[in-house]
Amino acid sequence: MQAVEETRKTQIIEAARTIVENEGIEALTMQTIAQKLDIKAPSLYKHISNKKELEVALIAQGFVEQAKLFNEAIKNTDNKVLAIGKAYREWALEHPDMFKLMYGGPLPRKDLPKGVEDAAALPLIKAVGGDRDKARVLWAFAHGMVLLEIADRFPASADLDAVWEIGIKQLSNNN
Amino acid sequence: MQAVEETRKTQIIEAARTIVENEGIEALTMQTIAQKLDIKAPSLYKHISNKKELEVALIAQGFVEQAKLFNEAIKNTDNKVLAIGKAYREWALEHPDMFKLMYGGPLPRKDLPKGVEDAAALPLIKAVGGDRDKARVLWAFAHGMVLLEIADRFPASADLDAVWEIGIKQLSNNN
DNA sequence: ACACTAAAGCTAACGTCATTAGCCAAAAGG
DNA sequence: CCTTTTGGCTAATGACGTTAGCTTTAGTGT
Repeated sequence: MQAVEETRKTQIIEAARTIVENEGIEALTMQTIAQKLDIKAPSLYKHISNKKELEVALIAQGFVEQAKLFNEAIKNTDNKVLAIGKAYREWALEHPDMFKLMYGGPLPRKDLPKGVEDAAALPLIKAVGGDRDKARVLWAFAHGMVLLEIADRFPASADLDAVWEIGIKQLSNNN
Repeated sequence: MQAVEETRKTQIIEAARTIVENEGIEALTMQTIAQKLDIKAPSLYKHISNKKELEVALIAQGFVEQAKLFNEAIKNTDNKVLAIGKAYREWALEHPDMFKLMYGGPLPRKDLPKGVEDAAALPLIKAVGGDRDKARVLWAFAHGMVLLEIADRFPASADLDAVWEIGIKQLSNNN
C-alpha cells in the first residue's frame, strides 16, 4: 500500500483545485468535488478527514507555486523587487480564488507543511538584501495592492501599473 | 408610519453589529440576531429582505466610522499621513471582524449609500496634497499591513510599529 | 480454495444555515 | 366597528458539512 499510493486523495485535491480555479471558491463543496469523481460526497471522508484539510492542501499548493514563481522572477533581472511584485500580482490575478483561499482566513499554520510559507517569502527577503523589515513593508504594499485590486476597490480610472511602480520605486530606495 | 420609523430595522442592525463585535463574524446568523431580540429568525424578514442587506448596512457603518476617525486624526498633527495610518490600524485591530466584513468580499457598491466609501478615502487624499496615486500607494500599504497583521501573517518577532514607520516615511517622502 | 480483513463505495440521517409560505393576533385607522 | 396592515409565529425547503452503518470487492494468510 505504498508506491503510487496517494492516488485517490490526490485526485480529490486535484478536483478541488480545478473547481476553485474554474468555478470559484464558493462552488467548492463536498458535493461538487465528489461529483467530479463520480462519487457521492460522504465517500470523500474515506480519504480525507474534513473540508478544512482540503483547503489546507490547496493553500500549501499556492505557497509552493508562488515560491517557484518568485524564484523564477528573480533571475535575469536587476530590479528583483519589481519582478517579484509583478509576479505576485500576476499570480493573484490569474488565480484570484486561490488567493482568497490563502489570505481569506487565519492561517492554519500548524497544519501546513513546514517551511512552505517561508519559502514563498524568502525570494523577497533575498531581493532586498536581507532586511526583513524592508521586505515586510514591500510585502504589505504588494499584498494591499493585490487585495484592493481583486476586491475591485480602486476606481476604474486608476492606473494601477503606475501605482505599482510608484510604490515599489519608493519602497525599494535605499536610505 | 414615519417619524421615528426605523425602530425595528435599526434594532436588528444594532443587534447584528453587537454580534459581529462580540462574537465575531461567524456567529452572525439569522438565528443569533433574532435571539438577541427575542424573536424567531423568520420574523426578521418582515423588516429586512435578506442577510446581505444587513451586511451592507454594517459595511456602511464601518465606512462612516472610519471617515469620522480619519478626520479626527488629521487635526493637530503635522504628519497627517502617519496619523491616518495609525488610525486605520487601530480601528481595524479594535474591530477586526468589521474589517473582515468590509474587505472580505467584493464590495456591493451599488447598494452602499452614495459617497460613504469616498468619504473614508478623502482624508488621506487631502493629507497627501491631492495626489491620488500617492494616496493609493499609501492606502495599499496600510491595507496590506492591517490585513497581514489581522491574519497573523507576521512572525511574532516582527516589530510592526517599526515596519509601519519605515513604510509611511518612505511613501510620504516627496520626490 | 477459504475465510478474514481492510478499502472504498453507498444510502439515510442529522444539525446548521438562509429563506419561503402561510397562519394568526393585535393594533391602527377609516 | 369593521378592515387592513403590521409583525409575530410554526412548518417546511434546500444547500451544506458530516456521521453512522451497510455492502461489496480485493487482497492476504493458511
